[in-house]
Amino acid sequence: MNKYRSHNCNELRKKDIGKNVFLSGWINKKRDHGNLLFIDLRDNYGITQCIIDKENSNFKELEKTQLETVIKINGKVVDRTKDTINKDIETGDIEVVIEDYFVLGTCRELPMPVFSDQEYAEEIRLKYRFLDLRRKKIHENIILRSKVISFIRNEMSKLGFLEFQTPILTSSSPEGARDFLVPSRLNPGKFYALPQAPQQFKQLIMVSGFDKYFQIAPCFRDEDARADRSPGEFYQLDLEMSFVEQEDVFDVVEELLVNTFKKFSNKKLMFEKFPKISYSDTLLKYGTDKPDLRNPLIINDITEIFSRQDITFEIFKKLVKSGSKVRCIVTKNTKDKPRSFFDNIDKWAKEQGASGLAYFTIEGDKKISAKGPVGKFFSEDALKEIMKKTEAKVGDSIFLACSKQKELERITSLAREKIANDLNLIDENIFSFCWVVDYPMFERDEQTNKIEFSHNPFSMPQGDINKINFEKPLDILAYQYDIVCNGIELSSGAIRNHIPDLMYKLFSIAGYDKKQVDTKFSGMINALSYGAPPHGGIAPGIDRIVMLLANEKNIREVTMFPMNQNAQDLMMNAPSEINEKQLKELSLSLKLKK
RNA sequence: GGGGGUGUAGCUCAGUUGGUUAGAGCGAUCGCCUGUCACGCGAUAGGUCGAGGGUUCGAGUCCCUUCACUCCCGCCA
Repeated sequence: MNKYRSHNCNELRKKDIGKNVFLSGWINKKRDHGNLLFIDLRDNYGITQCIIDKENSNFKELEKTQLETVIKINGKVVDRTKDTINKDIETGDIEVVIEDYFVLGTCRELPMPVFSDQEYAEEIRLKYRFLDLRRKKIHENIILRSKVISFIRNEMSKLGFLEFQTPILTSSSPEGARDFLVPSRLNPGKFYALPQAPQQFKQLIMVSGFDKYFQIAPCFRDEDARADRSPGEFYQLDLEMSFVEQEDVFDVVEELLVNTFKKFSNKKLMFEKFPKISYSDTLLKYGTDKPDLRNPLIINDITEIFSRQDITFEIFKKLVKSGSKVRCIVTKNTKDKPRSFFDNIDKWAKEQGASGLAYFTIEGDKKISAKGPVGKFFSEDALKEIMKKTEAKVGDSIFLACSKQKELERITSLAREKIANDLNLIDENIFSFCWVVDYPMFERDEQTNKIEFSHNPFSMPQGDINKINFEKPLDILAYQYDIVCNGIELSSGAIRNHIPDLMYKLFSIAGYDKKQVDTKFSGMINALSYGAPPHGGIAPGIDRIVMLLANEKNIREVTMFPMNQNAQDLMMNAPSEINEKQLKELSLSLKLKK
């Protein structure tokens, strides 16, 4: 029999009344009535109320024991009278009368309370993460994470995927994010890099003939943090399949995500077959490549209408002539909204660095007119054309922004979110997945004016590879895709380019000659020339999936031991200085910036 | 690298127009209390108001600098 407990703290029920038991756990809470003391004993599984009175010789000592001390108690399970039953805990029908107790782990005065629903500064939570993790909500988040990962592993196995580990010490890749580097002792002056993703390895696994691979893979990127982005490391469900087209990857991922989200959340799925939106469409209709489809508002481009003579909105017309565009958002049946509703949005837009959002409301039975500060600039015919183009009706309002395309996308995307929130149009009880597809292979860097890969240089260009027009590289689309859920980018993937000649050609467009490709991607390009199967895959972010399922806005709420924004682990004191001997072994010397 | 927010007791926070000895709840310590489940009641201790400088007769409060945390932009194939 176990030395510490006969039952856990969520096990005892009415049927156990009369049993002598022993329990171990943390003192979650004490309620001291002077001659009668209640102790809520907590472990991973739950809480059991234990009770002792002054007749017991242990009473005085136990009364003084600190919260969060780990104790073992011996006692008898007894019934509770009807009026003292606690429905909030699963063991609430019974309690344990303490006969004897032992301290297993003492506890100093706590730097932060464990039993409390209050929010605390993250600094203290991260420093005492082991205390923070005892707290109910985050404890449950971490358990959820574990269960989600187990479930995914199981599903992937059922789908015929094999799990493989890939190296953590690998080589630095020239593309992509900043690498974490590890100096090599045996190869002075040379460095390993931690993998930003097992991208090349998983392709090599396909070339090696394993057909379907997955891994819950740690990924390391030395980039700045965000609320939904841990500094340093995160996990992806990395997967890759041979002899597949885009649709085959979609089928697997849709089945997996639908099953996972149905199992771990009560929220509804807006689509079980995820809609596909092209990259160019999503930028136009939603202003972003991660659209939140719960939001019904859609952006329309009405630039052309501004060339009409009967629109006298000269500021916009002038901007349009110099290359700006006009886009608008229609809000349904907002004619009775107070002036302040519109002005607040305009004011908000100015705070976001835009020149503001013009607006008007469409009115009239027979004669259509526009009410609002800029309404007078639009003739009836012009309004009718706008209504036709945007499907706006009488009683709807239209918010207009005018600017150069990139800035316009930014502000309309933000405005779409802001207006939807103000009008309460977003259903928080829905998960809305979609695919963003047809990414361009290349894009032009605005600063350098150079042609660059827009996403992954290993992606396969679309269409008949013998008919690709390399003269117009910006028109080449790739079999490159993202999954977005509720406006959060969950993953991106691609059908890979497994044809070496085509790869050299594409790299040459981005300014890499054959020799450079051979050096920088030697493993890959070499492997592809020895019989590579067509293959493709994707890598959904585990942390973000759990974040959505746990209904958290911050990735640290689903990460057991996260670093802070400055990429420091306040509990372990990482990163830390190393001593001279270590530096010497690695042939390193420090040259710190002042 | 840039912009916003926050920083007052161990924790969560209040602190008015610059004005006496900086407060509350939780926690800690001590005392009272035998049916609570956020138990209740009373008392005590606990403060470099993030740090430095300035304005002022007087600064938690105003100004400047700086640090920490956080959110965002850049960055993240």
